[in-house]
Amino acid sequence: MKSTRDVILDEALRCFAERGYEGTSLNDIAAGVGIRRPSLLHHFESKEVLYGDVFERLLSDWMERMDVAIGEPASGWDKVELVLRVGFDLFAETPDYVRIMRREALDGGVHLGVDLSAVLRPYFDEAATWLAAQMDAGVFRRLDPRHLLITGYGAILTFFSDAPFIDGLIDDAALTPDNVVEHGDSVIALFKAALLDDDHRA
Amino acid sequence: MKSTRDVILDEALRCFAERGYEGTSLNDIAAGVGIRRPSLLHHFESKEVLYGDVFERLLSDWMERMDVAIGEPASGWDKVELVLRVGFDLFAETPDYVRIMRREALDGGVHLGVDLSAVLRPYFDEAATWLAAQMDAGVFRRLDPRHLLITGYGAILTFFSDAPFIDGLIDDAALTPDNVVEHGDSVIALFKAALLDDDHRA
DNA sequence: ATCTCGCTACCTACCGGTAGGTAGGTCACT
DNA sequence: AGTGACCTACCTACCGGTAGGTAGCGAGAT
Repeated sequence: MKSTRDVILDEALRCFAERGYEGTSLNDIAAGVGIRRPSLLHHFESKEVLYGDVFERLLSDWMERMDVAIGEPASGWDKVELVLRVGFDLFAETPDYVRIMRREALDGGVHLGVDLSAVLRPYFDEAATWLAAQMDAGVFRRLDPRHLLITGYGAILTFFSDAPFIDGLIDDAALTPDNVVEHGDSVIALFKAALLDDDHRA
Repeated sequence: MKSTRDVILDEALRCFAERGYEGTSLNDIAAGVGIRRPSLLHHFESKEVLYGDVFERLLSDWMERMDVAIGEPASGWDKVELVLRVGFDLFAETPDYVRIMRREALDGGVHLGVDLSAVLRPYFDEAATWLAAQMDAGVFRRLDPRHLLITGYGAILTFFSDAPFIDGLIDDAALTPDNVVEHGDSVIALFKAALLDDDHRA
């Protein structure tokens, strides 16, 4: 059985993702868990600490999975596709993570002690360097690696973070399993078409 | 000289974009204007109405400008580039609009009387139909038009909405004029590379 | 020319409600 | 007996919104 602490973290993630930091009250979270607010504050010393702990778990989950993907032996386009696929699947599994992450990006990380960009920057720099090398070697079409990464980040994240909005643009719900797969394939096809010249394509 | 009402709308836009609906108090806005909260409520009958009016001004600004761009005589890739460029410039001029829009997309439009997706859906459908026709005619590489549009929306919007976060990933501030131009060129280059076969490219 | 009515824009003082957080007690289990 | 998990009752601060009052102005009437 899950510890109360973990149940609180789960519920807090859900609430913070759904309504944001300011829009979520400790009463909401406590009610979702089935306890009173002071009991919740017995496990986490303040709302800020609770939020920070939620975020810490999120980051460590993500980094662990991305490290695995990055370490896989693959090269050229296969590597890009692998990382995109793992990132996409990761987000698909944890849309609440994505929404809370996006809210934090919007707010510039004011609720966090840690600087989010600083944590992710090493990954960003490594990816940019790798892309540039591949372009130099003629494997990929030449595009600005840093802007490309930012665009890819935006393209993938948005699909999950703005799902309630996208729901209204298409006929199905955005996050049905079928549609998630379709969108993932679509993003990968876009980057494949953009990065590979016709004569490099299978 | 600007009417007090307009000054309030400007300040409210700034605050809502910066800290969200729940994170902004009427006192914050009033203080920014230089009046007291009850005086603000003399001009707008409630916080919700004020927020709705801010959003209404945003939407009509955007739609007016996009209508002009869509009406321009151009075809094929030139049309895509034109619309992307106008959209990008529009967002670059009004990053506060983008951030408040994204917050609304995240929340699923709960603070609004109007359904945001319903307003934008005709544009979305028209664009998807047009893209599909171009692909059928062999002008563009075949990709799923709807997913492509969602990806484009995410790619462009994110750069502006998440600027505080992106600041930390690159060395300059994200929204310097130079960098905005660079990113716009980069997004356009990405879509151009993806949509045009090698033999269609100039 | 002046008085006064009506109106707008602002103010201070206050309302009920809810936020995060604390004090202190109960109870079960070790 | 000690400890951890939970409770009720309470605190202060702040929220959105209202009540009621006032200063200033322009239009009409005298």
